[in-house]
Amino acid sequence: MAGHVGQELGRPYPLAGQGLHLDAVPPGPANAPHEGPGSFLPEAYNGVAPGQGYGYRLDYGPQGGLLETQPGDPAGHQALLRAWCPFPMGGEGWAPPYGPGQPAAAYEGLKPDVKPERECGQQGPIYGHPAQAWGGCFLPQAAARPLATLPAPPPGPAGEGGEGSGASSPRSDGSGGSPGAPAAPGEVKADEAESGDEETPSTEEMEQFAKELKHKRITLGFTQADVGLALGVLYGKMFSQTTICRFEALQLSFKNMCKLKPLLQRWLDEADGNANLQEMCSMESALLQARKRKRTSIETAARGSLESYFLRCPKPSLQEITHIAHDLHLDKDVVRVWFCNRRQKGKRSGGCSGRDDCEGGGPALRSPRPAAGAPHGAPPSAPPGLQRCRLRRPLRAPVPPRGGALRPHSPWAPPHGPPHALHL
DNA sequence: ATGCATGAGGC
DNA sequence: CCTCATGCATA
Repeated sequence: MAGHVGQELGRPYPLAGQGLHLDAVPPGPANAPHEGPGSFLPEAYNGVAPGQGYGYRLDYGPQGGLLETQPGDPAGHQALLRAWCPFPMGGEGWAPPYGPGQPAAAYEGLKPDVKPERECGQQGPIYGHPAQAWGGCFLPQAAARPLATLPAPPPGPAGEGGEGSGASSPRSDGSGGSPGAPAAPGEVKADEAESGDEETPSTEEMEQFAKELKHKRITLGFTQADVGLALGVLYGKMFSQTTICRFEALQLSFKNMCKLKPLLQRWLDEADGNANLQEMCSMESALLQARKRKRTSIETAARGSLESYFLRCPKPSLQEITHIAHDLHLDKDVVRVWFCNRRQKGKRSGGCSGRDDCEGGGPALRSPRPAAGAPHGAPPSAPPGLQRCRLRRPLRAPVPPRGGALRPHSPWAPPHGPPHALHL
């Protein structure tokens, strides 16, 4: 049961419950953008494909409420927009996503599943488009600052949030090619050329930071989702509640943690001392559920069996996977993905990190509980040909230093340290 | 908080 | 096909 995810605060969601309704504008060019700042809503955000009906549905994320609008309430439109854009639309830092000159065309091809990430200078949030479509909204001021050149945390209390550090936003629009030097999307090319505190932190430092982050976050009244959203607002790269959660719980790879730390660090700096930020982030996450993915649920028994299989062979061949799948009456892909995730999980919490044998040893993660859930139906009776599988891939060197491989001293997952003394 | 999934890179 | 970073969906 663990407290619901309302998370530590269970702050009320501003708009949810207010019975907001918004005049549904039939999707289509005719109703697309223009109309001036703050009075348009990309159909792509409806989460409803054109032709399938319309109405705006704004899910505040799994942990949030649900804002659903219906035809007949224009007022809701504005409210909804405010939720999305906490900045005074039309105000100073604001810039309409699309100029009056590019109306409907701008929406052409806008689909919830398009991922513009790689193309745009600044990261688009989860659903990509919103980021760009709402660029003027999500990235009004500070946001425009290129990550690589983010100056030290704004000194003053940022009375107006203006700090017109000017020299920001590189992309001069127009072309939209955004060539220049687009650091990879998530690539937070920390330009530590200044305070020099961006060096690879030690495991301890990371744990410390994660702890501090969580503490301050809670103290300041933010949910994990808020933080993820804030990163999007501030730096153009949004993260989900899941990721923030995992960061705090140190469940990400060390490398990943290192990548995220600078961003979170800055968030901490700004959130802690910038009332504006708090306000602008008081808006709850506005995640859209453009697509409704159905989640497979593997039965406890089957899971237990998979666990058993995993202990014997963490890396079954396709053939073996097929066998297991058949044996457990599961889809082959489901099994394959399960193993992938299982391996990934094992690595996270300091499981085996490359020792040639992590098989028998198990992922040193939570009690092996061999098929604890396996009542007595689909247990680990070694499936033929799976008695003992050998890794198809030659033993890996300690921790595959993928592409460039940093990993100064493989902090996370020490090959032989406390299995997972990393928590909280 | 965590299970299952997706997609980009890499071999 | 795998790993890795991430996220939706759900417990």
